[in-house]
Amino acid sequence: MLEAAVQRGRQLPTGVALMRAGDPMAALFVVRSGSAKRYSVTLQGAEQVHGFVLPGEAVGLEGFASGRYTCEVSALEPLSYCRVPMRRLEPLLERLPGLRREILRLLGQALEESQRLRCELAQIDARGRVAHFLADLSGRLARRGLSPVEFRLSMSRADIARHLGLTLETVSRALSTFKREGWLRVRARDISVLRPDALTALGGGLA
Amino acid sequence: MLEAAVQRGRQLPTGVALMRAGDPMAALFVVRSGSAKRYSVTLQGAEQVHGFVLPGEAVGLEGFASGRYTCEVSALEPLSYCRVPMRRLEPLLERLPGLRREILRLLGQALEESQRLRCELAQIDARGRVAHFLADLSGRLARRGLSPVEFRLSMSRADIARHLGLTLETVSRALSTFKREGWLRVRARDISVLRPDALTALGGGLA
DNA sequence: CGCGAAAATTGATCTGTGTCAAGTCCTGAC
DNA sequence: GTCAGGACTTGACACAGATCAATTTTCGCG
Repeated sequence: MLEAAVQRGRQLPTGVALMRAGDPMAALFVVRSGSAKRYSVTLQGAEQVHGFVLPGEAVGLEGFASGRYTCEVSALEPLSYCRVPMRRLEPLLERLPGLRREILRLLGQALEESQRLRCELAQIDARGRVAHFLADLSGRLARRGLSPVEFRLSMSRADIARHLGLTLETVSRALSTFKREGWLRVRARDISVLRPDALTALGGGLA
Repeated sequence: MLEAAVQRGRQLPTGVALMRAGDPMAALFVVRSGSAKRYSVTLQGAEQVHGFVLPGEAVGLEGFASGRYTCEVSALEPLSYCRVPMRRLEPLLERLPGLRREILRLLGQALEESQRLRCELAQIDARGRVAHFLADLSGRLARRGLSPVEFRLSMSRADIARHLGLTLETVSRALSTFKREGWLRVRARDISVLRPDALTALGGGLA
């Protein structure tokens, strides 16, 4: 029954927006493959990167606040995704207690995640933040059965920097340091983690 | 019918915990008067302050993620609050679409808020963060009909610092600067905002 | 394959904030 | 009222990271 509410197999080319800030929240999305950037643009035109969406992750939950999306989400590489229209979802929430619990769980998780991230990033230095970012990415990839030690960054250094509250130079320097320390291999956007323990140690005790 | 599910008129003295990290999520809470600090303690024993709870605000929503609370909440001053046991709330979610939407809205709002805060804090300097903090507090007090220009901080400088990712010295210096600039009066924990426009300007375009 | 533009690296310098260290001001208890 | 201990302020200094600038690398495209 939930199946019937899901529109599968949608595609989006690189750079195109999945949603725009201010749009009415017509649907929830789940990314199936590819990745996306969640961001918003300040009045002064600066881009604030909220985070990145990986396969298996949901997008659009903040829309529950006001019925409108509050940030832009655009594809960093060709994206395939599912779409769950709110019109179909809402009636199901009445009949399926399990689905209700699942949606609440997703929201709670996103909330907890966001708060944890904020506190962690606020307390650690630049190298720690970059390590934390890599550790987080690695863990999320692993959850989807992808390699946690060999992966390709779909986002630019500038995106990473804006996400972590650093400059792109500092991100670059952190990566170079890790490389020099011998536990990370970096070639452009290809990353190899040679010693995962070093990553988690620096990342500030990420699970 | 929702009324019957709410336990009203509960009290808590200063310093006592409303919930502990790891406790099963037995209830949601809504603060009626007083204020509280939301925080967690790292493995190294450092305290990370997630935020502060003011009258009219809900606590415990992150519990939806796993069925357990994920942070400590303790009273900064004598607290009165309502308690909504999950046992009573869950059956109501089935029958009351309005309540369902309200809970989703609350969660969405908390999520959006948390993400916005993280991005804003990551990009601005120490004085901006302190101004932002005051502007946020001021706005939330105003929403409850309290004065947005004259209020008393219930939290210490150290709490504010840990919340903003600064040191207490830097918070203190920022407040002193504002005082010297003539648009804020600070006497210990009593705050008077003489020029609210200066606050919002520095705070980074807070609504 | 090679060109050009964008992305990333690396270096030099400067500034904001953390750190350490006195000191002063509150506040609550007696 | 006064005393003690914690909270807060202020100052001096060091250093991480921002900024500015110059290359180098990567990658899409003809």
